[in-house]
Amino acid sequence: MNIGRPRQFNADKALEQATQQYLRKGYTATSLQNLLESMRLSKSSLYQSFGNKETLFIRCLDNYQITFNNTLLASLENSTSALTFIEQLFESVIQEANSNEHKGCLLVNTANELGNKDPVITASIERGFELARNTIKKALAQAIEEGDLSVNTDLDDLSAYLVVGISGLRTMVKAGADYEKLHRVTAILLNSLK
Amino acid sequence: MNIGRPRQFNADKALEQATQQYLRKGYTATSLQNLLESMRLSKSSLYQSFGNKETLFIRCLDNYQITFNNTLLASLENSTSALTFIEQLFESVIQEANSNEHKGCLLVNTANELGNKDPVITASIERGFELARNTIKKALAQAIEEGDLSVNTDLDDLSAYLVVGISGLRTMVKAGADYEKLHRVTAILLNSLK
DNA sequence: CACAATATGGACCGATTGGTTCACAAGTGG
DNA sequence: CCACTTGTGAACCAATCGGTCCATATTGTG
Repeated sequence: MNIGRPRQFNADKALEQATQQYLRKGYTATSLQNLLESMRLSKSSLYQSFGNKETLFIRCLDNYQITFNNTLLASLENSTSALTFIEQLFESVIQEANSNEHKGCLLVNTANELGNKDPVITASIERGFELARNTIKKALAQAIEEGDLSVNTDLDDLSAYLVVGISGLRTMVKAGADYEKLHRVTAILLNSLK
Repeated sequence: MNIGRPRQFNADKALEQATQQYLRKGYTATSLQNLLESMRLSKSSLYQSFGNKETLFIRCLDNYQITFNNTLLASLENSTSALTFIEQLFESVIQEANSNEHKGCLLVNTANELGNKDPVITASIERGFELARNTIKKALAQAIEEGDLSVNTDLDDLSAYLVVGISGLRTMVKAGADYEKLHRVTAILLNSLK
């Protein structure tokens, strides 16, 4: 039984490049041409390995959620405290208002572009937000344990509240709001954590 | 001096239809064909009256902001109190989680789709958010006058905070979040108003 | 009625869209 | 070295994209 010619490109790297492209331009505005250039693939390789534009996007989306959440978890682990993790999370979001090339979040972008249109994608987004929210919830519980936080609000709701806050901030970054303003808003948002 | 043949269609109605279309599918995903069908115009009429797809969109966007803000102002005027106006505003946003065909907000949608790409559009979005924020700020000031609210937070920041909250909620509606959950988040959000 | 100004529909444009197919290159196992 | 499997690039496809143009209708004014 022969195995055949092995793949010449790194599928993970290619997927990562595609994700960056979708992140920059969104799903619809990203053309196959854009993808081929950023992934450095031929059209037939892309279709053979990833199906088509839509299935490739779904793979990117699923992959992004896991990677993103792992980053969050690692960041939580490395933080001096769970509360500072949350503060830094918000800070990193609004810092993009200073950068001229902000990356944004594929989850938030996709929710706004394709949410409640395709059921498969909507379900995937829902899972992604749940994943992130759970990590934030974990951080909240940890912050309580660490004595930095004492709330009488349900942590499911409070974590959902923080996710809403982050999403809203991301929208305002794209709307051109400046850092200072968003910083003050963040202060109000995090004021509920006590 | 002759006047010539008068316009056969209602430009305002056509603009409204175009806005609805852009609202449904976003700027990029909306094709000229989509616009012609919803506006019930011929291609030449559209180009003669509205320039092209982009200038038409900008007119829709500008028009939307004003109309939207006027609706807010009227709603504030008709409310029993400024605080209930704010509560009802949030309620109307998350109610869209129940409707299977939610309209969404062209401002939020456009910020997420085109924000920080085209400077003209970004500037327009920024103005639109400022317009809405100012109305909310006005409501906050009125609520204080009415004795329903006593905050030591700057009203510029507090109104911006509410705009962030609404934007975040809109994203979560599109992400498939259910009404009950968003309702509890809204409670936390509005908890800062006291 | 004639003229001027505008509205309108359809033909037409090149470019690009996502997608398929195929011949050939290239690597692997026997 | 051969056969088999797979990767790859180019050619090709119909459909659609946004956009232009023009001949023809249609209207108001003098």
